This record gives sequence, structure tokens and C-alpha cells, in this order.
Amino acid sequence: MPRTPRTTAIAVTPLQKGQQTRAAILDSALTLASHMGLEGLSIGALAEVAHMSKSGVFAHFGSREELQISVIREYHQRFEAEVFEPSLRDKRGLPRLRKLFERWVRRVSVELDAGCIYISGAVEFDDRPGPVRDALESMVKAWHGALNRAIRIAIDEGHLRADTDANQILFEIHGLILALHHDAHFLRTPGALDRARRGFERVLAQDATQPKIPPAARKTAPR
Amino acid sequence: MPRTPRTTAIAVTPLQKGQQTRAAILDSALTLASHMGLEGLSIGALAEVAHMSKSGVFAHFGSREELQISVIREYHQRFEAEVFEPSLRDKRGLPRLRKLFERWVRRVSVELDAGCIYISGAVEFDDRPGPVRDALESMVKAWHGALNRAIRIAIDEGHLRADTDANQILFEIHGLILALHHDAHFLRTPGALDRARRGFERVLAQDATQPKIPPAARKTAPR
DNA sequence: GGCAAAATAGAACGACCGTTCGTTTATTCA
DNA sequence: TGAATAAACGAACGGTCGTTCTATTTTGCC
Repeated sequence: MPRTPRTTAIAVTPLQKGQQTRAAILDSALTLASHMGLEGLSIGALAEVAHMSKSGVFAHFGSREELQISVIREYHQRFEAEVFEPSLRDKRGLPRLRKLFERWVRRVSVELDAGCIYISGAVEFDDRPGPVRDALESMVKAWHGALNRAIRIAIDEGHLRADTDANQILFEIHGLILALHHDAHFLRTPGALDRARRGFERVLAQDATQPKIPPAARKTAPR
Repeated sequence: MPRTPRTTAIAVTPLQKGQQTRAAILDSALTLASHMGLEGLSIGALAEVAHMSKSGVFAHFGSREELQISVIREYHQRFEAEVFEPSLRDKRGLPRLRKLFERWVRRVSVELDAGCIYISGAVEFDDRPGPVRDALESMVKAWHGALNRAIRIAIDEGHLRADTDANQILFEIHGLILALHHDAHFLRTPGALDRARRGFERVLAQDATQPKIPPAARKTAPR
């Protein structure tokens, strides 16, 4: 058989028309879901934003549930590309962990008005079993796994004490992100970003083997 | 004019029939909203749970929005009665703060399956202006104000250092509660409750004037 | 250029939504 | 007890939802 790049031609052709509009729809769906939540994401509203008919949008996903799952997967992909992957080029241990947190914090707060789909999704679907919840859960767990690994590397490198409880640190760091999201998006308290950063340094300080010299604070607080 | 306890007869009569069923409806509405969120709270579903007709339920509130606000107010009242008010009988300062946190933590995690309306509401309404959001925001701010006062009392009593940043502590404590809610309800991770408690003691340890002797941990970790 | 296949549109569906209205039942009070 | 009032019902409305189906248009390929 000669070359048959028919059905599974992934990256060769510059995206078939269908995949292309699908990507455009998904892009609109992401911003829409960030504002209205995954439950508030309706096909009608999405069609309007994408300048398409309801059935035209629908045909790309087959069901609303599949659309929601696609949104979650797309969000995960962007999250990984923006927050996780760059950290692989950072120095292992605490430096990498700090950068990871900084990018995370930015992602949650800088997403100007829109909220984080992991966070809103967790609240919307904590009581609602099904494929959407499953997709969300596996994405969140994957991210937590990556964070846990980063923390353990910091232990292995000797930057954190050997008896450090990685999951406890993860729990507290995650709490800081959630509080940041809450204060920045709901209460709109100014200064929440710095509170998250200060909290992060306090969490690290507890288990750090070196006296705390957070690189950013060094010039302003050189005591 | 003789006695006219007509419209505003609050606590004298053992609750008119109307108020009585209104309270019953509100009770069902609270559990329903805890599961489905404030946005997922529909009058039809509520009527079914309350064994009433839609219009019968509707008449008690006049609009869905008013129903949502009533739910928020009722939740706030219960939250205050269960978490805040008992603390007024606790010893001022750190003891009171610890009890406050412990009751809060219990409230968030022990609500067996249902979620906290403050937390889910904050996510649902963070970019949806209107009376519902306003009601939620004022309730949450009232609670934060009470917590802030409790922390400052601990400073005044000399239990926390004089230069303690009360709002920073509040931010971090709130984060622990949010992380607990996330892990307990969404991920269903076991041990989240203890992680929240440990985090709380770490937050306090940073600013405590006495070496950390958390009363609960004294017997298990007497080092 | 023409043909098969993919992509989109448009109308219609049943279900549920919040809300309105007229009627009927239950409660209150003299 | 009987009249006045409050409470609850039931049907209906306009609207939006996800989904289905059939037509029409657009695309990709020889």
C-alpha cells in the first residue's frame, strides 16, 4: 500500500477546515466557560459568539458533555504549556518550585476577568458524578502529581529537609492559590497576589534547609 | 391605638402558617443549594422536594432571585449561630481563634456531602453582578471581619506578636479552608481535615509569642 | 470541472425554566 | 359559626435548553 495519510493525518496538512473551525469554537468555548462556568456553557451562546448555527457547533462535538470535556482537555493543555512545561528548563529543586508557583499564581490572577476552570469546575462538579467530573478530576490530579514531584525533587536536592511532608506542602500551596482566586475574582481585594507570594515563602521557610532568602525579596528586605 | 401586633408580630405567636411553611421550604432550599449550587437551585425541583406546587413555592419569595438571597441569608444565620456565636464564650485571644477555626473546619468538612454555599457561591457569582452577588459578598465580608477581629484580639492579648499582619493570617487561614473544601468534596482525599489543622498551627507558629504547643497535639507529639 | 464527502444551516422536537393568573382550599379572627 | 384573608394549587405563557433531522453549501480530490 502506498502512502495513506487519510484519516489520521495529524500534523502534516495545515489543519483541515473542520479541525480549524473546531479549534476556533473551542477557543471561544474556553473564554465563555471561564466566565460562565462549565455548567453555564450553552451551545446556543457559544454558537452566537462563534458566528455559527447551534447545529453547526453541535456537530463538532456530538453532545454538550463531550464539548465540556473537550474544553477541559484544551484548558489542561494550555495550562501545562504555560505553567508546567517551562519549568523543565528551570534549575531543579527550590528554584524550579518557586518558578512553578509564580507562573501558577500569574495564571490564576492575570487571567484578567475570567476564572480558572479547574477551580470553578471542582466546585460545580464535586457533587455531580459522570464523565465531566472524571475528566476534571484526572486533570487536577495530574497537575497535583507534577507539583508533588517538584516538591520531592527539592527534597532530594537537599533544598528542603528530608522529613518534609510533600503532600502537606502541596495542600497549603494549593490553599494559597484558592485564596488568591477567591480574593482576586470574588472580593476583588487588592494585594492578594502578594499575600499569596508571602504565604508561599512562609510555607517553604518551615522546611527549607537554608535560611530564607527568597530571591525576589532580597533587595527589599535584606535584613 | 390598641395593640396592633399585626404585620410585625415576630416572636409572640408560634409562627403563622405562612412563615412556618416558608421556613420548611427554606430548609429544603438550603440542602438543595448545597448540592446543586445557587444557580442550580430551581423552583420546580424545590417544589418537588417540599411536596408543593411550583406556584405555591414561588409565592413565598416573589422571584427566584429573592429565593436565592433568602437562602444566602438563612445560611449566614446558621453559620453564625454554629461557628461564630459559640466563640464569644471562649477565652479571648488564641484559644478563641483556635476554637473558631476548629468549628469552621468542621462545618466545611462535616457537612457530609453538601458544599459550603459561601465557597460555591463565590465561584458562581464572581463575575455575575447583581443583588445575589451583593448579598453573598456582604455575608462573606462580615465573616472575614469577624475573623479579623478575633485575630487582632489575639494580638492585643499578647498571644501573637505585635507586628502580626492580621489580614495575611486571615488570607492563609482562608486558603486552608478552601483547600480542605476542595480535597474533601472534590478529590475526596482522606486526611484533608488534619492537613488543614496542621496548616493552621504552622500559620500561628510563625507569629505566636509562645513556642507552639497546640493543645490537641500535646499528647501525640510531646517533643 | 465535476463528484463524493464533509461541514454548516435551519427548522422542529420535547423538556424544563421562571413567571402570571384565576380558582380553590385553608386559616384566622370576630 | 361565618365572613375576611391568606395560602396553595393548576394550567398556561414565552423562552431557552440540548438534540435530531433534512436540506444546502462548501470543501477536498481526481
